[in-house]
Amino acid sequence: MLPEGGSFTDVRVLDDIPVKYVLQQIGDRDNFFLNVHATAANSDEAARNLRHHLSQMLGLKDDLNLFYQKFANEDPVLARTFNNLRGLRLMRGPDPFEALVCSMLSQNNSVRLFNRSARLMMRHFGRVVNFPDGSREFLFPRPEELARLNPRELRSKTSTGYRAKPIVIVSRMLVNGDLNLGKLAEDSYERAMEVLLELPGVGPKVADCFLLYGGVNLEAAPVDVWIHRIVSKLYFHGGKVSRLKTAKFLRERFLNWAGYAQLYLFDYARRGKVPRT
DNA sequence: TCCCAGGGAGGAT
DNA sequence: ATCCTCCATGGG
Repeated sequence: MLPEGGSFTDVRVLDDIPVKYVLQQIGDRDNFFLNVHATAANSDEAARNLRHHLSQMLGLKDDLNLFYQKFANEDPVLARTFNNLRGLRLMRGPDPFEALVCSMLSQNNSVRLFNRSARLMMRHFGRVVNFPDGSREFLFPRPEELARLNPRELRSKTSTGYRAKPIVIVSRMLVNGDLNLGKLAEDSYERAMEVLLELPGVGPKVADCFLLYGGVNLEAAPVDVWIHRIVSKLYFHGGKVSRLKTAKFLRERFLNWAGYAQLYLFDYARRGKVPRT
């Protein structure tokens, strides 16, 4: 579910074939389809790759009806958000490394600013790909491309502040083989957390963001100021609960749906209004 | 000028 | 365990 009239555009190399696409929702929430306009050299194979990629990224195989049924009675508080958000899916980041870097950029930062930093990273350090229609696009940098940077160069060119150094360090760990993001998907939530918390610039919130938006683990429930507020209010009568306890509460209560519960409660909190029942 | 933004690290209590 | 303060950067 995209915002009214909104669209999503991305450039990506899938199975060695560069693809540029625009994703657009036609119709309203209750009755819509997705229009995908793609540009690539090998269109047949690219279309196959893109279909698989989008299915994964948009969480098309998440069984939303199961989610709604399970908590309709089990958690009336959460269920109140269903009416307004029915159909909303958790959109995963398109790539694990990109998800990790963007999560690191997000700490104590605004969405607007860290998106800007990510774009600057692409412009300055990402590989360029050319398309049949003559257009040129920048990819998000790979670990190798950030690992060889002086952190101060990354900082000055992308406005990443004190987040630059940890990002370079983590990139180097990936290149050296001291860190393997793919392996984390096979670990339990707790084990993956242990590994991630060892990384510089990665705390509980950033780690949860990576696990969830990186498509690694749906048990992760990132607790920011908004989630902290709304969970304290709805489940603890406004009492004092730490962020760590809040995250643990969400995991234990919603299990493999904790990420989804977070998504729905986040929207509830930010819109600051009670959906009609 | 001050405060905040989808926090983390290091230290003191 | 919980509570401080500082950390770059840009927008309000």
